Amino acid sequence: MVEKIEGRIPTRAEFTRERILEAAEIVFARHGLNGTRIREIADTAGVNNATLYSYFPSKSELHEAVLERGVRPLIDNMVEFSRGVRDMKAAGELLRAGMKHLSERPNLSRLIYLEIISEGSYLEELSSRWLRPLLDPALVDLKEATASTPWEGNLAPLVVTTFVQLSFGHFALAPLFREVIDADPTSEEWVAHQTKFMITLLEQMFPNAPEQLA
Amino acid sequence: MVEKIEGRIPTRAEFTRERILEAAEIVFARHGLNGTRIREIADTAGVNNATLYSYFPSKSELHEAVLERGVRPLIDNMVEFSRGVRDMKAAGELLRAGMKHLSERPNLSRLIYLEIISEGSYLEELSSRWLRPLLDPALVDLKEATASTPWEGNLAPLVVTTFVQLSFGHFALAPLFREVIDADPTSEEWVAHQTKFMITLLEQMFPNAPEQLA
Amino acid sequence: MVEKIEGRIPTRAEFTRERILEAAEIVFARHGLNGTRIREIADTAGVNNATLYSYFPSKSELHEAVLERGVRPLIDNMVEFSRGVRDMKAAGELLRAGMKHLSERPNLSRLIYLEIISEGSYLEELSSRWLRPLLDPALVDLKEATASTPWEGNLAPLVVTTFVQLSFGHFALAPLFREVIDADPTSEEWVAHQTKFMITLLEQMFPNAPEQLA
Amino acid sequence: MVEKIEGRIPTRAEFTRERILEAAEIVFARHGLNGTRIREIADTAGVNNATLYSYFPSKSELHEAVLERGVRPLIDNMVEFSRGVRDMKAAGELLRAGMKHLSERPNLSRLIYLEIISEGSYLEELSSRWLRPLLDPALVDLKEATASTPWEGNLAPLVVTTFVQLSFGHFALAPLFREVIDADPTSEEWVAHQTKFMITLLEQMFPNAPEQLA
DNA sequence: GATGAATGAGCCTTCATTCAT
DNA sequence: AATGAATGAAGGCTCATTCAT
Repeated sequence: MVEKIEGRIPTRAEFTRERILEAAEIVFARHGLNGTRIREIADTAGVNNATLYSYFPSKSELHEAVLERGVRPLIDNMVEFSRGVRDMKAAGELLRAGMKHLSERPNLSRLIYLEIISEGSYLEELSSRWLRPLLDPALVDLKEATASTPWEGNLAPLVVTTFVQLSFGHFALAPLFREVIDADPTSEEWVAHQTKFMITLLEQMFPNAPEQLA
Repeated sequence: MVEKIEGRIPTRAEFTRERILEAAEIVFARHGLNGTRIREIADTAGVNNATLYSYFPSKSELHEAVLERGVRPLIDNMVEFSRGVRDMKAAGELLRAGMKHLSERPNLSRLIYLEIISEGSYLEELSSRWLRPLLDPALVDLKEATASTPWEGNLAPLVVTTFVQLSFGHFALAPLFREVIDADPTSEEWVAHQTKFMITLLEQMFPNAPEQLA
Repeated sequence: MVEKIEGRIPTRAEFTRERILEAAEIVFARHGLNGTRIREIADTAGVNNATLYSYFPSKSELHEAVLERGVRPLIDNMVEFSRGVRDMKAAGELLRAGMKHLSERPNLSRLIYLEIISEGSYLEELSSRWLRPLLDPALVDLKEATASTPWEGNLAPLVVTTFVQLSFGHFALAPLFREVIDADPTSEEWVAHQTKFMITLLEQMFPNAPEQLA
Repeated sequence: MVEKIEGRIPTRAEFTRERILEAAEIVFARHGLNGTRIREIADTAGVNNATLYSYFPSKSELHEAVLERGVRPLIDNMVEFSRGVRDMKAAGELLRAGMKHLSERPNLSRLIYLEIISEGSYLEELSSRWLRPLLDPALVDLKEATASTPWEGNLAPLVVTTFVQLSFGHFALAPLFREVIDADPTSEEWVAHQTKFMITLLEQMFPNAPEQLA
């Protein structure tokens, strides 16, 4: 539905559905599930209030559809990563790919943060389908990688949370960080800076990792 | 919690007011300003819906009072730091003090994150009264401190955002991180881990800083 | 209660009760029974919201007390008139006395008008205890007095309603009439004008009445 | 009632809007702006509470719309009168036309009276758009017409207030006058009586007016 | 496929009223 | 006698949702 099927002109219905999802993402990202007014989504999408209900049965299901649409590519990345060779280089690539996806959907991070903070019903999905697939293999790797580093032992999983925050938080907290850097954190330039920052940090944290990133 | 004025028994009204603020902090932290139902705050505080309005003139003013109450000690910390000697040791102390305050008010981080994400009206206060006083002197220090390190130039301000995220985010994203570490991130033990993690990271990022932290 | 018992200093309670009635008259006159907020009466009287309830059991009973207090002297006038010699002179005196009382309680007319317009529960009292005692004998007189005048027949009772309106309406509609006469209709001067107007009108309507007014 | 636009079937929305206005007129006429409960209007109109708000943005704007709708034809009458030849005949016609309009909207007088008594926000409109256009030319005429009559001087403007009261008050005070005449004052018969009464009174007050009314 | 119109439920807020002090 | 504090019950208004067209 979201990803247009190549070589086929999307029907009017598909087009409308897409517009609604797009609008919903923007509005939900700002006001959360409870705080969002259906009316605002409809207005943003340029459709009638009622039209929305021929595409999604309720506000909360629309919300879930929005989350699903944004999160799935992330999950796919993770799964791919966890199945392949998990060296520093791959980790770097994962960060790069993640930042790229997030910068294309700047509202996704906010949506996810809101869902986490409000302990929404999608939180478990996030955990079980996205975080754990990333985490479970990573923890094994980390145990090894952090051996004889300052991060060994209990600090190891915090490495994961650190990078989760540095990537997602960069977008979610953009309204505040804008003040810090006096520029738009979601701009191409600053996304690049943040990506570089993260990779540099990764290198510095694991200076003896077998394979270095370019 | 209730900042009792030494030597004076709080009146019934003061007690009720405090209960309301306490309850409001919990509920706002989960649902944000718009998503919160006054009824839920009243129920949590164990008072009638209407009682609330003899203490605060409106939902949004209650929200602001909650934020103000939580943020002010943070601001005081920052101001103190920015006026004193700003070496690595002081930075470490600032982190420690901040983490301590946040762990005593575990909902504060969520409140602030929600305010940032939804670009609430308190955001500007946050920026002007809290972040800038921290930032403006810090940027000067950082320019110097990051010279000939990987963080020099544009990456320098990202050092600030990183530590903001690692402290506040640790609490705000606790519902998700609980899954990662299989324990409560806001527990005394894990707050200590995270604090240690941050300080270790600080040391590693600036290995040549004149004064090391213990 | 209202009329102080001569030679006795009113107790504090009597004084408070009086202040409440005074305030209630003002506020009810403006907003009517339903539109009036108890709070506004209490504030006007300078007492606590709750104090009011130690004097009157409910808003509507306070309202009735206010009406009763204002209307009773009018009723007494009427009864006296209807029992005495009912000539033109007496009618003139009745008008004068009525206007005098109304000018001393400028809110009374508004209270009564509101009660009539909203068909309040006191309306029947007004009719049975005040209007009918005036009307029933008057109609007999009028039948005689209007004989061979333009007012005979069905128009006769309208003579009564006319003078009711010219007296009460002068005060009740003062906010509008102020615009007409560019002065305060309830001022001593204009009350005198209106009284004179009514008596002149009465004379003109019944030029052959046996006894003329001075 | 519903001022149908000739040759066009009113849409459902127009029909509903009209029903709401009609109902609002009835309820506001009894309870005034503050005393009226939106719910009662909705019930009277046979629509849902919320429907009302898709037609009028607030209770007070609905109130104003009701007043405006009722008052405008009166204003038009006045303006026409004040621009034409203003002799006794025209004055009589004005009274007749006014009484006709008022008898078709029997609640209008009550609405206006309530607005005057409670010094509502529409009072100034009433004065500036309705009363003054009538009054300003009339006062000039009256100065002339009352010369060497009992009404000359200060009593002249009271002639205007008298006829205002005799027309509007007849309807506004109907609930009380019903008791006096033992019949419905707003019935066709009694409106005719009152009209005749007023015109007779006018003639009697100005017996030497150049042109007599039929 | 889209929308204008309608509505039940709920929200924020206020009100009349009560009670303990 | 008076009041600060509390509350159940509305009151005005909005919202998510439905339905007829």
